[in-house]
Amino acid sequence: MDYVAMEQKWQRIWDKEGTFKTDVWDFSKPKYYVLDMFPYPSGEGLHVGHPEGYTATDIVARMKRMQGYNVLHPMGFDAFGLPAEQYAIKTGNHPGGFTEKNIANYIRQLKMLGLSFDWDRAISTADPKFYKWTQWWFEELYKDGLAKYTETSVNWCEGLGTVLANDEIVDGKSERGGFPVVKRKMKQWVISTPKYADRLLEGLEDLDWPNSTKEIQRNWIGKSQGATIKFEIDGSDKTFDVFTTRADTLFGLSYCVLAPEHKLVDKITTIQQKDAVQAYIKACASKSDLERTSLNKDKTGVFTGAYAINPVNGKKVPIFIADYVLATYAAGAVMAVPAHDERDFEFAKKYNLEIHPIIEGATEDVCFTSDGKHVNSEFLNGLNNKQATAKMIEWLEANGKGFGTTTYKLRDWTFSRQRYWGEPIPVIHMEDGSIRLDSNLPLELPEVEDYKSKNGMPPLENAKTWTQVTIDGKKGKRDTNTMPGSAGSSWYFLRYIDPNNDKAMADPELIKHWMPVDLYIGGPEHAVGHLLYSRFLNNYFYDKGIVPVKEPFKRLFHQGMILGENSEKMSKSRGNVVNPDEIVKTYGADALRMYEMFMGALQDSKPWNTTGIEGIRKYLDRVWRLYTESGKIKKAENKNLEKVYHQTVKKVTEDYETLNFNTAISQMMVFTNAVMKEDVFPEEYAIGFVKLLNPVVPFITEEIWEKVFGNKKSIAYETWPTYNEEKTKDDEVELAVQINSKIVARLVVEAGADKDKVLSLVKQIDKVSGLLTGKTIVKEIVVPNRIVNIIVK
RNA sequence: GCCGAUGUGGCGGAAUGGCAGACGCACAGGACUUAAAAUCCUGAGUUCGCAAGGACGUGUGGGUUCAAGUCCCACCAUCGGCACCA
Repeated sequence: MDYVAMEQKWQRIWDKEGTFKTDVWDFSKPKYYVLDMFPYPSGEGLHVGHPEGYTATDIVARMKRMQGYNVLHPMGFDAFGLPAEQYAIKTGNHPGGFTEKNIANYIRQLKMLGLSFDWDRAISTADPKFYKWTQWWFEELYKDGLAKYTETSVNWCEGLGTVLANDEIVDGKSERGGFPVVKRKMKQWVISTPKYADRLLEGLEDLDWPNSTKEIQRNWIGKSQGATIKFEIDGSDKTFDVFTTRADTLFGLSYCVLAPEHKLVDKITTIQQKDAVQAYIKACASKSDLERTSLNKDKTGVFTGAYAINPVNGKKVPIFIADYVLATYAAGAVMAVPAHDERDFEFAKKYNLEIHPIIEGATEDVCFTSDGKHVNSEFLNGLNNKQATAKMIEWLEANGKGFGTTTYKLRDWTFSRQRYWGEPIPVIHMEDGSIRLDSNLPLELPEVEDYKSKNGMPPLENAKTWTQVTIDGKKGKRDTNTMPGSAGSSWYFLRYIDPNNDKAMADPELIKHWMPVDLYIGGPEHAVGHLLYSRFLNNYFYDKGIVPVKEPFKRLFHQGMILGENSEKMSKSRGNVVNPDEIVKTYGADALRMYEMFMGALQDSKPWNTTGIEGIRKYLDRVWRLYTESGKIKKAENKNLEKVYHQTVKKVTEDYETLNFNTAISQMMVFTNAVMKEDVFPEEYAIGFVKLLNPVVPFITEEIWEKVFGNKKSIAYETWPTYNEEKTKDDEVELAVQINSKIVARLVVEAGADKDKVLSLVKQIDKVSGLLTGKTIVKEIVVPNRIVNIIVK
C-alpha cells in the first residue's frame, strides 16, 4: 500500500467535507473542549516532540466524537515572539511575513499528521482581529486598577534590549539567548497579579493537574504568614517595618538589617558611616542578580551608625545594611536573631555581633532553628514556637507595635517590553502627565525602519508620526512599549470558541457553554509562566462575569520530552534531531502517531528509536493485510475471540480516557495476535476493532472503513464500541499454590471458586498432600482467582 | 539547602500488596527463497546443570506482612522547580 498517497487522500477528503468543523451552537450534545498548548511558529517547523502531545489530545477528541460529544478541538499560533523579531533585525524584513510563512508550514505539517482540528478556528495572536481583545482586557485591567504605570526595579537584559518577567529568566540569564540580566529602575506597565495570590493558591485545590505543577505554582506564589513589626530609631522620629515569620524570637533580637535600596538608608546613616555605606550601595548596584545571589555565598554588610529600639524590651540594637536582604520582598528589612536563624548567625559571627539564645537548644555557638521551649523571653517563657508566635503577635497588636501579616513571593507581572514584534500597549501619555486609553482598538503595530531597540528606547520610538497624538487639542505620545509574549497566550483559549467575533472576545453565551477547557495538554515548562497568567486572567474575567468558572483548565497533563536516539536532548548541535517530515515520508503519519503513543507513558521523557517505529509500521501493515487479504473476516461467530475482544474494548476505552496510550496499544496488539491464530475474525469484532484503532491511526482506519466495509461516510462519527463486563471475565483461572510462600503447584479452577472448595482441591494434589503430611497447618490464605498459600509448621 | 518526580532484562517499557518482565524493539534458531529482503513459526531475566530442577533477581541498606517492584524508615543516583523570601 502506498500510505503516503493514501494519507494525503484522506487529508483532502477531511478538508473538503469539513469533517472536523465544530458547530459551537449545537448545545444538544454534551460538550468536550480539548486543547493543546499552541506552538510558536518557528522557522524550523515542527519537531517530533510536537506530535506527542497533539496526538494524545487528538485521540481523546476522536474518541469523544464517537462517544457522542460535541467536541471543540482547535489549534492556533502564538505568533508574536523573539525569533521573528531577531530575524527581522538581521534581515531588515518585516517579522509578519516571516511569521505567516512559518504558520503556513505549520498548518501543512499539522494536517499531514492527521490531527482533527477545526481549521476554521485557527487563530494567530499577531492578528489585529485577535490582539484587539488582548488590548481590550489590558484596558479593562487598567480601569479596574490592576494595571499600573510605575517606576519599578526591573530585570533588564542588555543583550535583548528589553526588560523581562521573572519567569523569563533562568539562572540570572535570559531564557531566550542566555544573555545576562541586571536590575534597573524603569517606568513600566505592571499587572497586579499578587492581588489574586490567595485565590490562585486556593484554586489549585480542586484542579485535576499534576501534583508537581501545583507544587511549583504554590512555591512560586510563596505564601508566608508572619508579622510586621514596627521599629523606632533611636534619636529620630523615623520608624521602619520588618517582616518576620518568627515573631516569637523578638526577645533574641541582636540587630536589624535594611536592604541597601531601602529608602531610609540615606536618612539614618551617620556622618561617620556615610562613606562606607555609600561605597557598599554602589558595589551592590553594579552586581547582577546572579552575583548577588548564587555567587555571594559570603554575607557582607555595613553598619549605618544608627540604632533601632526593640519594641518588646526597649533595648538598642545596631542597624546594618546588607544585600542578603532583598528590597523587593516584604518590607525590605529584617530583624536579626542569630541564635535562631542560620543567615543571621553567619552574619553575626562574621561581624562579631551579640547572640542571645531564647529557645532551649541554642548557645552562642549553636544556631537552633527548630521548635522548642522559650526561655529568657518574659511572657513567652515555657511556650513552644507556635504558641509564642501567636502570643507575641497578640502583644504587638495590643500595644500598636505590629500586626499579623501575610506576604507572597509572587511579584507584579512586568508587562512592558522594549520590542517591536508584540501587541502595542494602547495607552497615550499626555503632556500633563495624565494617561489616556486608546478608544479605537485594535491599535495596530506601525511600520518602522529599524526593528532594534537603542539605549533602552523601544523600536516603536522610530515611528514618529504614529507616536504623536492630539486628543481634545492636547498633545500626547503613545506608549512605545509592547506587551510580553505571554499576553496573547493567557486568553487564547477563549477566542477559539468564537474566533471571528468583533463585538467581544467571544459570544458570552458560547463562553458560558464551552468553558472550562476539559483537557489541556502541553509541556511542563509553562508551569509558572503561561499557566499562572492564564489562571490569573480567567479569575479576573470570572469577577467581571465574562467566564462561568474561576479556573480555565479543569484537567491538565504534561507530555514528556522526546530525546534523541542517544538519550540526550534533541538539538542541532548534538546532531540528533529527528525531522517529522522525513518520518512521515518514510513510515507514514499513522506510524509516527502510534509509535509516539507506544514509546512509554505520556508524561515520561523517552528516547527516539528508529527501529521502534519500523516495528509499528510492520504492525500496521499486518493489520492492513488482516483486513484486506486474510479472508478471515466473516459474518460468523468465534467464541475463542469473545473474551479478548470484550477485554480489549474495555481496556482501550479506559486507557484512552486516562491517557495511558501505551498500554491501550499493547492491548490492541494482544487482540490482533489472538486474531492471527484464528481462522474466523467475526465481522462484528472487525468493525469494533477498527473503531478502537481509529483515534490513534486515523488514516489507515478510514481507508479500511471505506475499502473493506464499503462505507461512504467517514468513521469519525460512528458510535464507539461497547463491551459486556461479564464477557471480559475468565471462566477458569489458574491459581498458584504456595506452601510457606513458595510455589509448589498450580491449580485450574472455575473463576470465583470459594475458599473451601479451592482448599479441598488443593489438598487433593499429590505434591501438596505429600508436603502437608506430618505438618501442622498454621494458616490458609486464599485470594480468589490469584493464589493459595498454606502456612505449615 | 528546600520542594517535586524517577530508578525494573541488551533497549523502550507492563504489573488493584498476590505467579515480576505483559506488549514491542534488538537478538538467536527454523520455514519459505537460488539467495537476500519481506513474511510466518519458535526461543530467551541472570546463573549452575545434558536434563529434571535449583539458586539469585525491580538503585542500596533495614523494616512491616503468609506474601513487597508496590507499604514504612534511612540512604544513593539522575532529572525538574525554587533558591539569602526573613
